[in-house]
Amino acid sequence: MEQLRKTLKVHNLRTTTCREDVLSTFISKKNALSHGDLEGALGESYDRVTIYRTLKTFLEKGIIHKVLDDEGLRYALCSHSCSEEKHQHDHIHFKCNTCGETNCLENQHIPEVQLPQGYLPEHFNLLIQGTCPKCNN
Amino acid sequence: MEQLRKTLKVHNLRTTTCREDVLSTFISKKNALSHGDLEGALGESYDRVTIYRTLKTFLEKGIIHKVLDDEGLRYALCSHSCSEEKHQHDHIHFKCNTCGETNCLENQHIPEVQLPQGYLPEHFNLLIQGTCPKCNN
DNA sequence: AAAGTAATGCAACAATGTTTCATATGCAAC
DNA sequence: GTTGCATATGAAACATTGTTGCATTACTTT
Repeated sequence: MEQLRKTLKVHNLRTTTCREDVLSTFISKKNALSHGDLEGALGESYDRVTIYRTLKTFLEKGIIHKVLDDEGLRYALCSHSCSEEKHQHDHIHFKCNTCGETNCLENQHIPEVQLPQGYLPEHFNLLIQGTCPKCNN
Repeated sequence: MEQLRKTLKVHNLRTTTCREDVLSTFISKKNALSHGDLEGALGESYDRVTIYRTLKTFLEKGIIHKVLDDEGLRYALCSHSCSEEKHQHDHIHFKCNTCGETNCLENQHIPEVQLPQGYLPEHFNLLIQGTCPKCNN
């Protein structure tokens, strides 16, 4: 609760119930969420547009990052505090084709890649699809 | 020309002008294309729905594969003939933030990744964003 | 408490993707 | 070549997703 407000304040964002709710949804759900997921989780509490804008703001401020998915965009919390200036995301995303959840594997880093001459890499996004431990019984 | 028909026939698809045009657009453009890109390239020749269905069919038959992108889905030709049964895509996709093009780096393979216990990886999709040789002058 | 700034809700719109069904087309068999 | 069948297409309608402008509301600073 108090932690949420602190996170918002650190990123120079006003405390509003929508932002608190969106942020706490990310924290409690743990996995990557699409705009639709949030709309479902928050019910009729907020206008669709407000949720879109909240996501956009959080993205810009470095509170969440994009997670590429084969059926649309999702978002997940940044763990190591990212800032407006620099984002650091070199971890792997895993999508389970059984339960459909996509999660950040914070401790699994994307390995070094050798690119041909002339390519200047800046951001990396690795999605691995398969079966997660929960569904792999 | 004849090659297009052969490709379609190999995958048990009827030869239609739409399929020929979509396929030849992929071949000539070389980079990954979104549905909108194709709609733009093909003009008013075909109904939007038909292009959607063509993409879906090509995906299922293993003629093209999905390319994850931070602003939506794109598609690119499968180089090593994939089939309906098995797809093999372990190459890297590179998106240039200057010209906006996304390309398959067919020769750059995604390195081995060590996943925690219980994860069963099946498909890999690595998108690297940055500057491509053409824009990096 | 007042003023200024930022966030929200609403409406309208734009873009993207899907479904149904009648029609047209490709293809194989004759 | 013609016929018949299976499949692909176009059109309309709809569903979903994302964006923009503007008036109202709510936070913040003084």
